[in-house]
Amino acid sequence: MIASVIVDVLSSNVDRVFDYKVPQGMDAKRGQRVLVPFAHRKVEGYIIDIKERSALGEEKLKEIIRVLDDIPAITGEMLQLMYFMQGKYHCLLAEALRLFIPAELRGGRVGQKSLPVAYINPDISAEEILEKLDKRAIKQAEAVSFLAQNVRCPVADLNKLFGSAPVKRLIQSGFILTEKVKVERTPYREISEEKPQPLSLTERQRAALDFIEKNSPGKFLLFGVTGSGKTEVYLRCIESCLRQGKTAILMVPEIALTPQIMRIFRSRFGESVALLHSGLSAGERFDEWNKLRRGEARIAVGARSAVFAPLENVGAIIIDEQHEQSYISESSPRYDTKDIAEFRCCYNKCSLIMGSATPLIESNYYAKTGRYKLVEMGERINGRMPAITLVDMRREVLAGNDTIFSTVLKDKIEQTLREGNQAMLFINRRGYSPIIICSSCGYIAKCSSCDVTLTYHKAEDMLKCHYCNARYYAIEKCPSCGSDKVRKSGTGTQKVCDLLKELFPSARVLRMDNDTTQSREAHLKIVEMFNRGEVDILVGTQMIAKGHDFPNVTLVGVLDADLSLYFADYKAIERTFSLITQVAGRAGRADKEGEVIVQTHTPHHYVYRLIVDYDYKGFYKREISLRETAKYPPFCRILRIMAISESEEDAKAVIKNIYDKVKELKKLFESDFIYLSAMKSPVSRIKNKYRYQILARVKDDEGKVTDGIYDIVDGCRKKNVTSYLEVNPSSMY
DNA sequence: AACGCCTGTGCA
DNA sequence: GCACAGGCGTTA
Repeated sequence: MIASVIVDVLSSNVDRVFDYKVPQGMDAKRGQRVLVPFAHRKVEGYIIDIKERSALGEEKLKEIIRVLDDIPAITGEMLQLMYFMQGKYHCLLAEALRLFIPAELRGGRVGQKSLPVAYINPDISAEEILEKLDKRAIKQAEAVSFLAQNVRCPVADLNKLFGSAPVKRLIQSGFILTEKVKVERTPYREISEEKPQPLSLTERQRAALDFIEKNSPGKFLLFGVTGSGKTEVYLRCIESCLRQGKTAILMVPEIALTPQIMRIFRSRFGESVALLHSGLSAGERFDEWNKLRRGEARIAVGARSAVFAPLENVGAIIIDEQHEQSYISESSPRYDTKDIAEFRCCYNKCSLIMGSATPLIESNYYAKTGRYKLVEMGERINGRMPAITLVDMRREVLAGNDTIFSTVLKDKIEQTLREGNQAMLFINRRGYSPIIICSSCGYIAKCSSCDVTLTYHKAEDMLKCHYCNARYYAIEKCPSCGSDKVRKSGTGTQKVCDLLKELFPSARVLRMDNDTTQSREAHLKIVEMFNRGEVDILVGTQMIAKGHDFPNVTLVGVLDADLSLYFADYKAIERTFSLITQVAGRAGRADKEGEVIVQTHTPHHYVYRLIVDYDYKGFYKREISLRETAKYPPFCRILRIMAISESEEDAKAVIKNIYDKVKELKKLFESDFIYLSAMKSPVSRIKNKYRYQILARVKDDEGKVTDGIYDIVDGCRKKNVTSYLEVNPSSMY
């Protein structure tokens, strides 16, 4: 027997099949991980095929050393997906395979979950040990006394309490013994179980479900405002999958949303739900993955990576808030969850259901042109959307109000507090102030390793770089001219909190942004505090916009709506529309009337009228005709080639090289090219690496140009320069 | 990626 | 003539 193996080595030279002999008696199966001899060493690999003969002479083949797990880690479906990804993203096969299994499995870092637990050797009493110990070994003695009291204790905890050296010594001398104990790691187990609410379906929900059922399998775009009851539709679809003996995947955009989704799912489906996302500990992730692979859990819930859940016989894949950027991977391979989900749905002949109140323009276009089927959910369950009021901040300034809060907003906050309700304030910038500028010479504090300005963070009294996380001492005097007129300009979440505390001293204010959610499960803590009413005003970046359901929030304020509007990329307006619409949707979700204040310096921009009217369809109409005339996606592809290197010369040279070859290609496909140019990236340096880019817009309906450019980029690889191609990139810094 | 091998350079 | 660094090619 011969096994075709792909070795787990990330290098294009070895990213292909190698044949190995399967030793007599070894039970080698397709999809299994194996250890193989490879170029004078042992590496892990994946069996992708079992066959009788090899094209190579059998005497040239080496033997598989051993099989690494009993159940094949990779299913047949995932092997096909691997080739699909290679074709679509030009990634390495080994790279794709790595996405399909938890990192913990590789390198044998995690076996089955077990934790060493220490206890006193039953052959000796604690007193005897204490006598035998060196009189100077105080820590060891303490540990023994502790164990005598507590009988058993995880070694890791002992190490923490008494230091690892003394504990190790005790184990070596045989005074205490250890034993591996299996531990169940279930994320969010502590989440309170609520009784399942048997919600009766609204007419709309019933209609949506009927439509999906009648047209299954299909790809559905479930269009419905926040609060229109999409979650219940998801739940029913999954229930129906389970009834048919199938499995299901549900994806949510942020790991921050998983606790509340898990709460609903655990109460509905109990233990057959597994959670997959990067916020879990290594062991948790391994366990959850295993439950799915072994069929003990049949529903996978998670963020982007859950699309690779090791389920077989998938009955439905659901992508909630499908417009979210987090569904596109920002590191290689730069896959789009929607592509992967479409592949898996075709393979499993099952439905893909994507929900959003503000679908991606491209997705909505696909829904209009037949690739997807549109399902409209219509209104909110409680029937009304909060009124949105636009405030012209230029008038505020003219009226002598130069604070970040307009008079209207201040009044509304006061009213909200008085009535005992809650408010959310949204500003898409963390820190205290994003620009530090010397008013006498114009010096602006910048990061020494990146081409960006530094943000002042008041909590630590430091300047921080939001791209590389470098920290600098706050400056009192201008390092350039020595003046002490250094101003902190602009406003971030921290400053908003400070100003709120000044204006409303009795209000309890909480901040939710990257800085306050670093620790594990901090998201959950903040959300729960706010939910329990221990906080009156929640200030945050876009992470407060997502899906949370706070029944007592009656006021939402968008402090600087223009922030995302003037980025130089074609999605800026689309993003502004969906972001503000999503934030607005946080107000008035239960029986209370909600209200939204949007502050802007450009109130006449057409996007605001559409936002105020909750007019997604109008927005879509306008945007799609704009894109059709100006030739932007979905009427073309935007290709962005990046070259990044510590050496500016090398980065430039690679881009130049690629650019010349692309120009050659352009001669062959002249009519496909709409635009082509090479330049520095908008953020020209990050972490001391110089960034150059080529931007192209091509029609390329068959993908020939894209493939050609992929090949060019592959052919221009150079050591110490990272280069890659992005198709329709979602961010452009 | 990682290792052995080969070539080229520097120096006695 | 020899030693050693670094580039190159191979991996079944």
